Amino acid sequence: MIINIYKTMRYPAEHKQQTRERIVKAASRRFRSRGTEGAAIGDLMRDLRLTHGGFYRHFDSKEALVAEAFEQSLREIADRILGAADKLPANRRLKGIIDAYLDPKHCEDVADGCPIAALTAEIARRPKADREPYLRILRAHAARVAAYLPGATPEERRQKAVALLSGMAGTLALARTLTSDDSRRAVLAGARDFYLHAAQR
Amino acid sequence: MIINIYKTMRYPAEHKQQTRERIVKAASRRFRSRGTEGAAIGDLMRDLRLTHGGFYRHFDSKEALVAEAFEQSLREIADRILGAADKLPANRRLKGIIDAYLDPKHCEDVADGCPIAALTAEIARRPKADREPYLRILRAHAARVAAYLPGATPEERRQKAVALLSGMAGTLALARTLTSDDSRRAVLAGARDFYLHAAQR
DNA sequence: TGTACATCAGTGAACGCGCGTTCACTGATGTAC
DNA sequence: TGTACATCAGTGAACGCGCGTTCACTGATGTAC
Repeated sequence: MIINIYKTMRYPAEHKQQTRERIVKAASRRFRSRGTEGAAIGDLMRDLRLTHGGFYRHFDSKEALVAEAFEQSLREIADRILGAADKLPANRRLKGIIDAYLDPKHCEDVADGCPIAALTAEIARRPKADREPYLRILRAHAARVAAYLPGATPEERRQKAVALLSGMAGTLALARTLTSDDSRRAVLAGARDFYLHAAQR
Repeated sequence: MIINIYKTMRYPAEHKQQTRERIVKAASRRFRSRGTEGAAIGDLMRDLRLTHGGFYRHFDSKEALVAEAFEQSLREIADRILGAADKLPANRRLKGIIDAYLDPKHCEDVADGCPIAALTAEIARRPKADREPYLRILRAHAARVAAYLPGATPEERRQKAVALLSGMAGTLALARTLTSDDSRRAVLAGARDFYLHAAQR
């Protein structure tokens, strides 16, 4: 259906914007599951029934796409997890966030999971200037998470949020190296307990 | 000096073993600082004043080298940090480990730092069979760290060790994305406090 | 209203480059005789 | 003791492949006249 539209009518209004969004969405999944180096522009575009050349009508470079995909996927998972927490009574929200993040489902769904767990080490290797966009995104995310944490000062809550979210991301990444479901579940369960007590203090 | 020896005498006793060790050592540094995909065999061998073809006299594949380099670098940093902790009074050892791991120096020295922080996400993307060697290494490492942690049962200590080491690795990786020394220091300081209280419980 | 034209999303060949791995070869070695 | 030879660490060209990016081109569109 969609393909037919593209074949018969070349650019309906908003067509370009839609293509761009399709690229970002598909890219954010590929980057998380294969790493940014392991995900090729050509493969990505082919999945969308497009050719690689057209990519550069939408983005200046692959790196620009990586940054945008990172931002979108982090916002998406934060919306999902914090949104669900917001529906809980206030005193259960923090536990809800930690349990959802360290859930075996999240561990399994790399492509739809947290981009921090999947991509932080790669991003750290980029030149300083290229890292700036990610810092802005991470700062905003940390501020968002900080609102759910106890602490005497905003700065204390923010520091705790950074430790919590980066720590859980590290544990999730390690759990993903494990080959048996049992050991994954055990590691995730132990970590849920660990982080809940650490964050509540 | 060393180069002259190689030019005039082709294979003194133990020569091959020495070359192999030089490859592993140089590779473990390159993999940690550039990622395993970003570190090429050719560049690695050139740094050692060798040519790329000779590599396959020592290793079956690049992947075999990655596993060995990972193991060696993890053992090395554990020796360093746990070894220093062993010289402290028993009640200060855990703090010593956490402070050393989350030290700004460790954050800066990626090439000589913890391979978990640098390579976990990449390893998680490998096929299951290829991940087995890493699991053995990680299990041994977790058991080693567990000895420094409080906990009612060995299993509880082991789970806490996994949460602690994977969590600190995640925080270290995230700190490495930061571009200002001040924010790195602040994040690391906050995390030292966070993990010390979490681990001591 | 009808026609010429500029626009631009998308195409696909091509460029330049780098990578892991293979392989025929080199030449100093230790060993068999 | 001296000589022929198998060994094998290391060499460097070559193979096959994949990648990010560029660019001349296509063809439906909306617009200027």
